[in-house]
Amino acid sequence: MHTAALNPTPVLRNKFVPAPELTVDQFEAITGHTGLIASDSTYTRHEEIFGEREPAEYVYQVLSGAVRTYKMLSDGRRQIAAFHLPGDVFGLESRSTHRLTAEAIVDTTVLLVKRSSLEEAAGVDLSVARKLWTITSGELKHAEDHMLLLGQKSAMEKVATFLLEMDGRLAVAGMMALPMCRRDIADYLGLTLETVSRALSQLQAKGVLGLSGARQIQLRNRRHLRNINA
Amino acid sequence: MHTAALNPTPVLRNKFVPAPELTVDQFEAITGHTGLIASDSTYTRHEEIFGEREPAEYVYQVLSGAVRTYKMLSDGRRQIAAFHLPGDVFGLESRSTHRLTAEAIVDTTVLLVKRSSLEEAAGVDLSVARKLWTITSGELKHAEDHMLLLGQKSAMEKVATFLLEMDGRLAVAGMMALPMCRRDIADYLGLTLETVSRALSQLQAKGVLGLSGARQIQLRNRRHLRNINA
DNA sequence: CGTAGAATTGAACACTCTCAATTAGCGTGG
DNA sequence: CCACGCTAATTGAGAGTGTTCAATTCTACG
Repeated sequence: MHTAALNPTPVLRNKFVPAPELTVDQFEAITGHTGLIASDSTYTRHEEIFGEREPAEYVYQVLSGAVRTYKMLSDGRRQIAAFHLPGDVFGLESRSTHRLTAEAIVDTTVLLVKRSSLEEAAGVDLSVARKLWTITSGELKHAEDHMLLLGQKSAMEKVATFLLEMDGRLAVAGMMALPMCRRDIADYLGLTLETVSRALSQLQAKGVLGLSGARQIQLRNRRHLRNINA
Repeated sequence: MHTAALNPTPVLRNKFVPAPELTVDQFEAITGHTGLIASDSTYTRHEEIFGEREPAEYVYQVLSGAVRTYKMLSDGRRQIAAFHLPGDVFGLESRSTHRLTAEAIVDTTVLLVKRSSLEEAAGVDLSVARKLWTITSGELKHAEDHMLLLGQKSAMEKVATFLLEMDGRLAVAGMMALPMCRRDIADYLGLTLETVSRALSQLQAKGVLGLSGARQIQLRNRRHLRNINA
């Protein structure tokens, strides 16, 4: 659970910048108010940003790259709670410690703001307080949808839902470049990587999607994917 | 999706009041500030309190009884996100519509506060705004823990976790009276009711717990239950 | 090119589900 | 108060989805 998160390194090599552009609005989620002190930081592939139970000193926003947040059992089983793509805020806590571990999936740059300064701003500007609540509420909505997936959906339904989610979040010109490996997807969906792979192969065989390498996916029949979900 | 939630009926017959006392602190979660307009309402067993996608007019706090909040797929599969017991707040949304359906599990009385008046209070009193965020954040923490359970744990591990959770929330004198049936437990844990029943039987055979009827459970070996969870 | 990690594919197994029958519990009415 | 009837819960047997283990194949990158 040791981390370099609180000691940002000035490395800068983004080999993987797959995602759509950030809107001004999203940036303002954190920075738009009362000139908060924000700085950039870069993490290399697989580097830990913060660990579970660590004090929550900063709030983060992905600028480029991708981040996974997860919980782990003592024997190594891992549940990824969310993937955070450019524009997404993560690491926001109302209590003083992180409930999840966050790691860069690929080389990633983030914007970070001191939690204390955010709390301060929320004390002055009501819209900041409101924004913090709204962000947490959005995460809760995602978690609730994901519980439905984890508890009730079949393997194929899970994969279909995942594809549609990612399509909505990082499709550029009908193509998406997944930043995460099969094991990440599996740990997000509560499956094994073999099962994920089999589901994708089946969908490709049916012409529902096209694979250009394992990570480049083109959805050819979104309707079919939506129909899979009961 | 029709509901009587917004038209509180003055029925009053609590046949089932199993849970521990409320602390003043918990009540004040909603009522403690600036004399918010709060009223009571009663729901009978299995009555819907609000439905998914309905406008969120009220925020609720359980006074007695128990409530389940859930999402459903079109074919009837249901994922219960949480059980709400006396003292618990539910139905709090930062947006204007409910994301889940809420139903009384047994005859239940709730305290309800208009969302608009809460929003108003949050605009004046910063500690109210903070409290709203904290409540949502607490729900998020629960959801994250539950995703780990749903995605990674075995049937026996799920049941063990459930028993410890309920033990902590509604044990009185080492005994707990579950308000929910096996199917509710199953839909909460992402299992079938038969699997839940089998796990409980196994635990009883091992002397880990004692059943007095299906709903009255005494934990005899909490350590064993904790060890089940990797 | 050559290597190492990532992904695919196959076959056998296991855990949980499904279907079915039985038993227990509880409210209702005779 | 007991008998009845309905729902809930337990238990069993068999089937199926997803896992596990293992062997290739692919691909990204030095």
